[in-house]
Amino acid sequence: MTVSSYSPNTLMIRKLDSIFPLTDEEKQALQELPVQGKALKPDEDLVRIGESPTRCCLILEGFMCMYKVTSAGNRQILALHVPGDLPDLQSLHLKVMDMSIAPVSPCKVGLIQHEEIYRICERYPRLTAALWRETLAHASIIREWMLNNGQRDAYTRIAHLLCELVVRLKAVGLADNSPIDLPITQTELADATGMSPVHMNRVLQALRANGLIESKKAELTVPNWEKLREAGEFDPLYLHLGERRDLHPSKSQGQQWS
Amino acid sequence: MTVSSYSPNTLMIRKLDSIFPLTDEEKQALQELPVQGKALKPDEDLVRIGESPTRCCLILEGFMCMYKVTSAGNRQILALHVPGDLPDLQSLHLKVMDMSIAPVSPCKVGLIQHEEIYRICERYPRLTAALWRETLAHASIIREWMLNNGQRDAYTRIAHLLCELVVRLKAVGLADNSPIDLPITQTELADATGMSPVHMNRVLQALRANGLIESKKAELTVPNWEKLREAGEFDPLYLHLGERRDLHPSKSQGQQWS
DNA sequence: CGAGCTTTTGAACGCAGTCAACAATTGTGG
DNA sequence: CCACAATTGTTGACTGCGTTCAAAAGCTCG
Repeated sequence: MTVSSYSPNTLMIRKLDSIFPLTDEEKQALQELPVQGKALKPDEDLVRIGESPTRCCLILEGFMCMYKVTSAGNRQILALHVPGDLPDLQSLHLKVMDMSIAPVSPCKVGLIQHEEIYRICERYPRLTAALWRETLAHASIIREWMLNNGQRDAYTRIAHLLCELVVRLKAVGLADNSPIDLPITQTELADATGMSPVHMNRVLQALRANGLIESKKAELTVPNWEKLREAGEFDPLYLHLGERRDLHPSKSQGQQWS
Repeated sequence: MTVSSYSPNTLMIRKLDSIFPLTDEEKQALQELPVQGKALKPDEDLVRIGESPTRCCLILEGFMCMYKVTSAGNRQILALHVPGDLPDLQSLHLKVMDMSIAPVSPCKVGLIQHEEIYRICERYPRLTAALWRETLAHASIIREWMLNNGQRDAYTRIAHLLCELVVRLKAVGLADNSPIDLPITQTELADATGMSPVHMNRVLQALRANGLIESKKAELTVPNWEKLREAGEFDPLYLHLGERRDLHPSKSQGQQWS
């Protein structure tokens, strides 16, 4: 099944390489990984809480989300995932899913058997570190969300979330031209920020009225990045995008990573 | 410096072994890891956001917390750590800290150089998996907190948090006798659940009035676990305490982990 | 063109925050 | 060991941010 203009592997390699520079040999090994393409309809969960998947998922196109639901039926979106992300990478070591993963827009994903990942990590230990780091960076994002949702008022909170999405999309080359494709409903944004859809709508209007964003349908324009950044108190440190390392630092002790 | 009745290493080994059964050889290697004991005064941060530590910390005694602060000065506690936890394990692969870590009570910790961990993981790859899994399990806890703080009302939220603490302390043998030692102030609980100290106080009183908890000073008693569990909608799945695995599953493909 | 989302608007309510003062407890130094 | 300082816990009154409910208006797509 052809699923994207890029091979699934190419996208994954580019992503890992950007986090954690790979050798040609490692790239070659990744290129040969069997990856099964799959298209996801909205409302079709990729994995559900309680399940024990035997493969991981790489997002090729579209947005996905991690979520949990209370017994009262309230949904909290715990993370948004963009193309290049590996949303259920944790299933490698946490055998039962503690949350569900679903598309927020029509998606195309690549599925990779756990065994294949174990195998390649065994041969190339740096890949283990790269993948581990990937899960850590996502944990960092969730922590920032917790600060955001717990301590900032609605206006700041939404501005912050939009800043994050823009930066993360830029990092994978999906926010280069001005109207950014952002296929997320207001209800989903509300579930991600822990507020009601009604209030989300009103605050978005306020952001528009103040000229911080322009938005129609699934598109977002940021006329003045600096103003939005300020409104959202946004500092991209927690995204860990700037950090590179040369693997096992035992070989270059004490080095600073700025 | 003698810091605990147990050797730091023994505690760490017991912890890792409980997550991920170790071989005698691995235990021996861990036993020989150089661990530097240190006592932490309250208000003395272990690491601060922006820093790049060269060692990790194992909690031997006392509670610690991860936190972040908004520019307005509001603190969100992102995680509570109990003895046996490795709160800054992520610094192994994320070179700049995206949050701070501080004691919530007088603490004793063991410090381990990153290089030592790299070295031992290189020789015993199963340890890599064990530590990775440890970071993943903590990420799962933070996700549950996000659901808790974002979607549950104050009463349920606090009940949930107390349930979690009791279960986690039981898991490391620190909640066996009835009055559980819980050296956390109401202000800290408030910062963890994203509410005001005043409201935290009132909800705790409600929990006491309903007979779900008894508490004085730094001690907590749960007269009726089932009632507290129900009030907090608590399901320990997300703690991933029951799961065991036999390392690289490539050797036993398709096995189910119940 | 109509069914079903998604977005928008209005009005009323309520949970939790804020402010301020006081009580209880803990810690500290004389 | 006691007196004083500092922190933590408690109470009351008022406020307000965000929720809820309900209905209408716009879109999207079969």
